[in-house]
Amino acid sequence: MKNKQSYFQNYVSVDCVVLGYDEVENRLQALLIKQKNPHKQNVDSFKSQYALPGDLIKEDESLDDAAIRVLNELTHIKGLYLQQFFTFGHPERVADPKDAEWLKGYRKDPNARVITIAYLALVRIDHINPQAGSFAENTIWRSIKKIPKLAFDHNVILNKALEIIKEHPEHHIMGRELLPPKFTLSQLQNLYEAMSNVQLDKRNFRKSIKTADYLIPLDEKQTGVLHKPAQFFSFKKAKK
Amino acid sequence: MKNKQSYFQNYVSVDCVVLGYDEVENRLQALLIKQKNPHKQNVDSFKSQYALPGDLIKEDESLDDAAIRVLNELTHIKGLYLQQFFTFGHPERVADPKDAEWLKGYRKDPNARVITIAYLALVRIDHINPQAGSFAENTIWRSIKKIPKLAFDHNVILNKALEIIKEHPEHHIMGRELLPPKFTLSQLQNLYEAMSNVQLDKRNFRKSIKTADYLIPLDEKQTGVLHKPAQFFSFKKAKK
DNA sequence: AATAGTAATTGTACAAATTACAATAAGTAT
DNA sequence: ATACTTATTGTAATTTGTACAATTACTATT
Repeated sequence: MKNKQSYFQNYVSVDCVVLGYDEVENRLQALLIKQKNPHKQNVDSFKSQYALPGDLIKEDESLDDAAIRVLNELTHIKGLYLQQFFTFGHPERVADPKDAEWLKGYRKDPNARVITIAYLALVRIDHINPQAGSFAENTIWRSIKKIPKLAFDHNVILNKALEIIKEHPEHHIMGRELLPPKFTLSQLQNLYEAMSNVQLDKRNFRKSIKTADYLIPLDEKQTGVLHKPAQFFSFKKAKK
Repeated sequence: MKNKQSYFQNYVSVDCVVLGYDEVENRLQALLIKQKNPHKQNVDSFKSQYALPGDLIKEDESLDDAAIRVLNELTHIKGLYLQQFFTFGHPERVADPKDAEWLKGYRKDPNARVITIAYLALVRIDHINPQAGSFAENTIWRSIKKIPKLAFDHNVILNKALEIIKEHPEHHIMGRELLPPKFTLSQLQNLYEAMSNVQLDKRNFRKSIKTADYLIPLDEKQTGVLHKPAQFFSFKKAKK
């Protein structure tokens, strides 16, 4: 076996950035899990951290399938459109002392490097109902403007995801069901603003999205509102 | 170790899409390696294939460092700006029978799944001088319009890279030294056209790149050409 | 019935960018 | 002086982007 390479093997994980759009508050929230204490008795030294839902992949599943499975195991969420956006593989990315105890509790090789493929999903926050599972003690939504210190390099991962949607909100809106099937132009504008973190002029926003051509105006109005009722619109179906 | 996960480990590689801009022919070429026969005696059954330069990563190097090292080992190229663009991890991506023999020759676990992080670099083709090394029998440049059948899923990887530069040629031109330090506007236009595969109008191209603001006009002209000599330009240094 | 409150809807003037299109200029070679 | 080659430049029409405020349609209150 002289000419055969004896490179080592790696732990590979997926991490999911799930961003929930909260229409009422007009903000994006990130779905986080709280790490479960791995010790049977309470061990005071264990400090639970918040983290992105993520775990090691299995042998016979694709990366996309792994992301779906892992998210489901930790949060019982199903049916999201998860899209790979970057891979993080720094040798020290899980070597911070703050993460050592959790790793000791849950991993055979707590000191091993882990390479992670990060996934992104966007969803209406009232459309899913996360329920903690596996090593998630519980799940929480946190506004993207108030993200706490997370386990591992998960703050870096989350920030990269936020940069990506900020650059091209329109790519991440179409076909993602971030709004009800029938929505007003103000709802759509609010969504754009939450994703890009930029305020837009009403008139100019309406002009521009009407020249782009994804909307179908409906013969329906709001009812029971304390002001002029807005017209409803829906998205055209993507072609493909 | 009851509550500890016993997930398997993975082979992880990097693959490099190196695109060389050939100014004379005005085309992009991809750098490929020809796989070396792993057998000491010639074995007729071994069919060498072309492949992207790529190999397994090592334990203590970052993914970016691995890409640099692997490219160097296989082609002796140094100093390229390699950028991660996608990770390919389908369980069957190295399971095609056409690849079995090479894997048997070079890998301890020829049947093992390999997850690969793909990198992209753009370079002037006359700026580097690839020299085969390691398991590369030799290296060749092939026009991106005439790519042969490659090993593994490397055609898919290469196509994904081409899509990416096509979408935003301008992102991949600045600071990449794809032109000589002093170049004419026709040279720059040719480069854009080769990257986007679209023909542009001279007057409009010049107008648009002058409103964008990366060029410094120089007090220098071509000499010895059979026509009106063109003015030279250079790129402004990126800020950062 | 009149009024107040609220958010929806719409237009215009200006600037900037995009598109389509062809004549002239500055070299070299004969 | 002429022919050849590529570089360079302008203009009109159109589209897109930007800044800015009055009117409309509904509900609730008086």
